[in-house]
Amino acid sequence: MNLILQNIAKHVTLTPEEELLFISRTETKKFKAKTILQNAGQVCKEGYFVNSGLLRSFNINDNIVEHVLSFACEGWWISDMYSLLSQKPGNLFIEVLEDAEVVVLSKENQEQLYLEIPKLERFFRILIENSLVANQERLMDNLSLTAEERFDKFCKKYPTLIQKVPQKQIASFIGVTPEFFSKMKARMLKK
Amino acid sequence: MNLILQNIAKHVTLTPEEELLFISRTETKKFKAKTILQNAGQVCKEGYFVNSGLLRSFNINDNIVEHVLSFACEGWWISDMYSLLSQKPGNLFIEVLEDAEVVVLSKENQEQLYLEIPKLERFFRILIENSLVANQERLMDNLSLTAEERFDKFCKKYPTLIQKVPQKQIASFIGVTPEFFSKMKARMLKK
DNA sequence: CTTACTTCTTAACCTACATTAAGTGCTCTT
DNA sequence: AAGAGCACTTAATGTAGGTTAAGAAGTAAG
Repeated sequence: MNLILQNIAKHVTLTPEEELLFISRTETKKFKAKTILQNAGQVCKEGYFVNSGLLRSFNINDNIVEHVLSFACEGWWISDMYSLLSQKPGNLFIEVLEDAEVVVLSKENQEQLYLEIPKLERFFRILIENSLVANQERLMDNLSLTAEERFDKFCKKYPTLIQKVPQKQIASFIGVTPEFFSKMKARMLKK
Repeated sequence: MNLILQNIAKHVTLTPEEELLFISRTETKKFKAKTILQNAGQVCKEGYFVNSGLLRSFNINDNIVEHVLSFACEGWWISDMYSLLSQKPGNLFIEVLEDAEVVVLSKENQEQLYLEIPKLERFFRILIENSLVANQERLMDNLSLTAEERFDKFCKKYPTLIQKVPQKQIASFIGVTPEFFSKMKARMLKK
C-alpha cells in the first residue's frame, strides 16, 4: 500500500512507530504535468519520492540546450543532490512530465530523521551507493559506447520509460540531438 | 598524523576507542607503481584509502581502449564500487601509478564496522553523496562541454594531478584519444 | 652504449554526430 | 475548423574528434 515504506523495508527494518514518525515528517502532494518543482539558480530544499507519474531533472546549457540528468517514475527518488547537500544554488530543473503523486521530504526533516532514526542513515547510504554505481556505469558508457549502443542499453534498462518519455528527451538522456536520434532510430529499424 | 582519522573527523566524531577499533579493522600497505590491486572479471573484496602516492581505476573496452574512471591521490578513496557492493565480478582495474601507501578496508570489516560504530554509516553516506554529486557533474559536463572545456575544468579541479599523471591518461579521463589531446593542447597553447 | 619500450607529437584522412532548415502530422485552444 | 504549438522526420552540409601511421624523444634494462 505505502510504496515508500516498502522501499525502505527492502534495506532496513523500521518499527511501526518509526514508520509513523517517518510518514509524519513527509508530505504527499499531487502535481500536474509541466509543473516545475525546482528551478536552476535556486537552493534546493527538498527531495522527492515518486508514488506515481513521471518526473525528470535536467540542466540548460547556454540558455539553449537541455540535458536530461535523470528520469524518475514510480518508486524512484529525484532531487538536485548538489544543491540539496551544499545548500548552494543549483543548476538543475526538476519537472513533472506526467501527472504525479510524490512524497516530499524536506532537507530539514531528513536531517531530523537521521537523528531520530539512525537506521535511516543506512537506508540512504545504500540508496546513494546504488545511484553512484549506476552513474559511474552511465559515465563509462558515454565514454566508450556509440549512441546506438547507449540507446540499446537504455531500452533494456528502462523498458517502461520508452513508452512514456517523449523521444527528444530520451535523445537528450543518451546524449544526442533529437534529429540524430530520429535518423538513428530509422537506421536501426531497417536491420 | 593519521590521515584517515582526520578525514573521518571532518564529518563525524569518534571516541579514541572507536578510532582504535577502526584502525584495528584496517591494514596499511605499501605498493610499487604498476601494481594491479584489482582486476576486471574478479569480485572486489576491499576499498582503498590513499595515504600517499597515486592510483587510478579504469576499464578496458573491447580489449583495446582504456577509459579512466577515476584517479585517487592523498586523502581519496578508490575501489570498484559496483563489484564491492554487489559482490559480482566487476569490469574495473585498479592500478598504482606512483608508489603508494594505502589503507585497506575489506568489505567484511566495513560491514562489521557499520555494526560496531553506527556513526560510520553517516561518514560513508556523506562520502558517497559527495562522490555522486561529482559524478553527476562530470556526466553533465561530458554531455554539454567540448573537450577543451572539460580539460580546463580538469585543470582547475585537480591542479596537482596535471604534474603527476601521464598525459594520455588525462586524455582518457576527459574522454578523448591521446592524439587528439596532443593536438588540442598545442592549439590551446597558441592562444 | 644499445636495444626496447613507452609517451608524446604531427599530419593525412575518416566518421559519428551536430547544425540548419524545411516539411509533416498531432493535439490543444479558441 | 482554424490556427498555434509541439514532436518528429528528412536531408544537405559542417565539424569535433577518431584512426592510422610514422617519427621524435625520453627512460629502463641489459
